[in-house]
Amino acid sequence: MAPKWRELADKLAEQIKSGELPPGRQLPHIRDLVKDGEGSKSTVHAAYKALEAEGLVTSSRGHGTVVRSRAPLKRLGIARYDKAKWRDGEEVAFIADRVASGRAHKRGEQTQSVRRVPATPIVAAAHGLPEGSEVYARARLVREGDQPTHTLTSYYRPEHVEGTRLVDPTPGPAGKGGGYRVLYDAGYEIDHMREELFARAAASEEAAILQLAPGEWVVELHRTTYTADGTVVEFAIGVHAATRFAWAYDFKVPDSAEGETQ
Amino acid sequence: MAPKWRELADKLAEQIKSGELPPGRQLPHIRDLVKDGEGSKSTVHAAYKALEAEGLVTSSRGHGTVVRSRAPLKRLGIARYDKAKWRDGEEVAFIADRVASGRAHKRGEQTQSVRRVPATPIVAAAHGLPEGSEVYARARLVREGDQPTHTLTSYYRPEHVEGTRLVDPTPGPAGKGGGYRVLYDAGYEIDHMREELFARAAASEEAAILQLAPGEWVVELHRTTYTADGTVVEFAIGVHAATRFAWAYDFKVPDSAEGETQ
DNA sequence: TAGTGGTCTAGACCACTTC
DNA sequence: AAGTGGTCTAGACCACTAA
Repeated sequence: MAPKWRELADKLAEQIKSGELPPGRQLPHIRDLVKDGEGSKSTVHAAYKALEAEGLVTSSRGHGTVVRSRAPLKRLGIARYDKAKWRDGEEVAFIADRVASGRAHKRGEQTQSVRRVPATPIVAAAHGLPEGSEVYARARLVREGDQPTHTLTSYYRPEHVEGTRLVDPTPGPAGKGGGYRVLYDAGYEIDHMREELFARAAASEEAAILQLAPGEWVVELHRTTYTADGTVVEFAIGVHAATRFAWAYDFKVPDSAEGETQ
Repeated sequence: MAPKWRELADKLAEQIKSGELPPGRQLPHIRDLVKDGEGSKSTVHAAYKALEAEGLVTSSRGHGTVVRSRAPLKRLGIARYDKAKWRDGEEVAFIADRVASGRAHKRGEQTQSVRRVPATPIVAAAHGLPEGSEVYARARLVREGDQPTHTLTSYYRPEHVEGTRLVDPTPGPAGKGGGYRVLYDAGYEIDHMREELFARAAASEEAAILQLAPGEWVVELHRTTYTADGTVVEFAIGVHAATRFAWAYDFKVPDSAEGETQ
């Protein structure tokens, strides 16, 4: 027998998923459910807390608890890295949500800071550097409107970016064409990439930055970008609000019996 | 000011992440922390519950609360689909964790059921069928030892699999070579795939099946498999315990200005 | 001021494990 | 029987929002 708070949460969750409680609708007030015999205030509150952690509702003091509007997932495919976008055009390829949403980039939707820092073990391994070597870290917080969606921190080897716009700590994208354009102009044309991703609970500091409810998770993305000769020119770590993104990859079925497939 | 339970949880989380509280170590008993002035029993319990939802500890009645051993993430790359594995060898390609772990498949680590069901909207769309058409659903629960790691349900068009071993509801993988081998023998050689993935909170039924702590999340994977002429021969939905997997993809940077890149 | 959700307490009781 | 975590209650108090 599931606990009382879990049963209440499941009942409400089902009403939300079935559309009986549509996005924007207020849930019953906690004290009303107490009157209705759903349990004590703590019990009802536990159910509401669970729903919030599942991303189904948002609660706020003074207001109430409302069904969260399910913003459609942004679908991130590799088309967002299309060379034509950053090499020829005006657009900024590395803002993941731009391509997905089809919206033009607006100034102020991204803030960045550039620092020279010692490489953490993961960063050092990605770049093939000894741990503690200095690298440039370019950190951005990307928003969709007033809603932060993800953070993205790129790590560069100093010899690749020293003297370029990438190291200039001006807010906003790194000028026309973005970071890959800067690398291209410096003689490093990107050729292939590796993305690795996994989900984990948000640290409480991240929850604050990304405005996540307590208990929401994030997807961490590790992107390694190579030139044609295999040099790593960028290693980036993204932390994405898990409820707002989906990733898509297309590939050929490999066949190790016929030499190189991919 | 963060609430008391959050501060306690953060303090313990830091001790866990720093290694001061190594995996396997018992956390202080709730009633001891109450004596130590960390708050009431409910407050301390709230902190423990948060740690459990973050995947850091496991609690059990009668025993206590123990730091969870961080089983290394299984890294799933596209090499797990290598044709050589299922076409020529004895191995079973579609068991995601087999390749990743390097362990041989053992009977009983997978249970399956095959049913003929009406296609849900997502399944119908993937196969290009009208909603409600009948398809075969082959559902498996995959375990790593005694620990369930993910569920995987494949949907096939009846005309592709009718009369093959795939429709034979015998427990275990679909005979030597697995499902792709069966399709291959039936004249459908798989050629390319699309994987789409996103994270979401586990439904409470899934939490029970996968033995997840309340509040843990899952990663849902949608895999569409095509033959060379673009026919969809399999659409599969996987539900993975989020803490146990990472996905990796390698790809060329696309360039729409030079014709087909991928 | 009144109403909302959020925190915290003290204590009772339950489910489960070990001795 | 003793000890563990888990649930539930009744109530006090806090933080925040609205009229």
